[in-house]
Amino acid sequence: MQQSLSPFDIGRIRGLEPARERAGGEQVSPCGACSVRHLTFCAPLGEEELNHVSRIVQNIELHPGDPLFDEGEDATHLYSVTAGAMKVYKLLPDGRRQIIGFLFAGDFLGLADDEAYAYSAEAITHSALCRFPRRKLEALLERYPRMERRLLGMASHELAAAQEQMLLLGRKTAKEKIASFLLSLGRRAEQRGQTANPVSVPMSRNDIGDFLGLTTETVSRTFTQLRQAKLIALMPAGRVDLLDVEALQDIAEGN
Amino acid sequence: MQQSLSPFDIGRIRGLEPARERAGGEQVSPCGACSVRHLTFCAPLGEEELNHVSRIVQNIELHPGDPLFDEGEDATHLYSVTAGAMKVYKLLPDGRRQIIGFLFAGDFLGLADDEAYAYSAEAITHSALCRFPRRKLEALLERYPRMERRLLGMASHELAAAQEQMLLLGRKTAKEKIASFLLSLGRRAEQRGQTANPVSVPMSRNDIGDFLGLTTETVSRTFTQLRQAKLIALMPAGRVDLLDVEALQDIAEGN
DNA sequence: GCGACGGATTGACGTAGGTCAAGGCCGCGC
DNA sequence: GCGCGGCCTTGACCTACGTCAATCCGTCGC
Repeated sequence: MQQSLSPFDIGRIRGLEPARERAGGEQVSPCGACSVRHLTFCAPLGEEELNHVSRIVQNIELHPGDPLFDEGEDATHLYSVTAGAMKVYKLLPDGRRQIIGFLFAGDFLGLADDEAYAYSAEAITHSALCRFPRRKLEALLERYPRMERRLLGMASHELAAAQEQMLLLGRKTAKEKIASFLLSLGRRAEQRGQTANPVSVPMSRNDIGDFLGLTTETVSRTFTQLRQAKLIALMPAGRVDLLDVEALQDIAEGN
Repeated sequence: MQQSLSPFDIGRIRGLEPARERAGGEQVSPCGACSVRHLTFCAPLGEEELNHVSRIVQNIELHPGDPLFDEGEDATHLYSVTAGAMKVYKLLPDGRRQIIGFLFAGDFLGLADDEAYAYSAEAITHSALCRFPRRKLEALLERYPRMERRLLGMASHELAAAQEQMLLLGRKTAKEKIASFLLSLGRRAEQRGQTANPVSVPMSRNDIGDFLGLTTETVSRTFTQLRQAKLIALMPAGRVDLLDVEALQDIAEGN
């Protein structure tokens, strides 16, 4: 029951106040508001580490369309998403946009190899995040190698996903891209303990296009193609029913 | 003068023998054969760490076309390139190929978030590598957090590069892709202390195409376009003279 | 120096997906 | 419950890039 507050409740109560301001001796959720502990980089930590982490974490709440930070800004914080959906993207000067990834509860963002963020981040739905001052977190990493190990694992994971996405962007057809995308959304929902089959697709067609290297129109046309082939069904509230997962997998792999 | 042997000399002498087998009390290059210490993940290490590293490293030499490992293989080793050029790629079942990256001296490969390699690796030119048994390296990481920190930094760097490549693959035109590619090769050559302007392009047109999401023919046509526009000149031995770097940068950014 | 072979170039043509434009649908505010 | 605005869908058309097919050229073996 220490988890009985949703990330939004916590965000609402505390706003941007540091977690430690929430005094009172009661069992504080160890990683600040990270109710999805098992998914964040706090997962493998002991109580001592978690207590330190909870002292530097802040809670943030964002509404659809709210920006979190922009490409090129000083990378002062790392974030971990605890609820909702975010998008991170890069822009070309003329406005062309590539969405680098969609983030859900348990994903983190803000790793920068430089001092500046390499991409912009913005909320798609009502979202909650944990925010870690970079400097303070680095001090903790220094002290708790296990956290660094965990962070390395998460970066490797991100890297593998990015490489898979390069294969998609460079070599797959529109139909293959959409099939891969839907399956991947499903897989990730499953990992978060949500339902994988009527998969929730909270982002716009335009966002999907900018993620897959397509236009809104092509995304839309491809959805109707798949619908007409009875491979998917479009349901209310941005849900998509994957009617024939096997066939979608074949398409996604180019068979 | 402890660096007087080139990576190839060392590879030739030792083949795949573990570095420690090269006995004799003389000053052994600390990171095994990593003559490019400042570029590899050994860079920030002290003598003690380097001695440990040198005890687990092996040296490998590859010839053009030699495979290093294949996607899906058990990820038993990490590698660091000390000379030459490698390519890493992913394949679709029908043979379509996406080259994930080209690697030169100082780059590393083999990070896998899973137990299996997520891509295949193959030599483009005559190349030399350091090879680290994954298990043993992990033990070292445990012991020397600085190495882990360094590895995290390198993974972050790779991640940023991958994200930049997604922007390229998803949103740039053929001309923009080629201009970006040439400039990026130049930048990296510079970082290795090589000449950035007549830039060395050791890979085939086909490889370039599979890296940029284009065909051989489009790569070739785009090169001649840029040549005819006097922005580049094609020189013997796969060198490309960047005649107007500013103009190329404008093209690369989509202006 | 000569011939052969593999990569590079060029041309002619085809097409997947982009562009432009017109509705349609749905949720929200008043 | 009516109108408005944003997204989605669909259609007609276009173009950047792919495909297929000749050469071309540089390198290497002899």
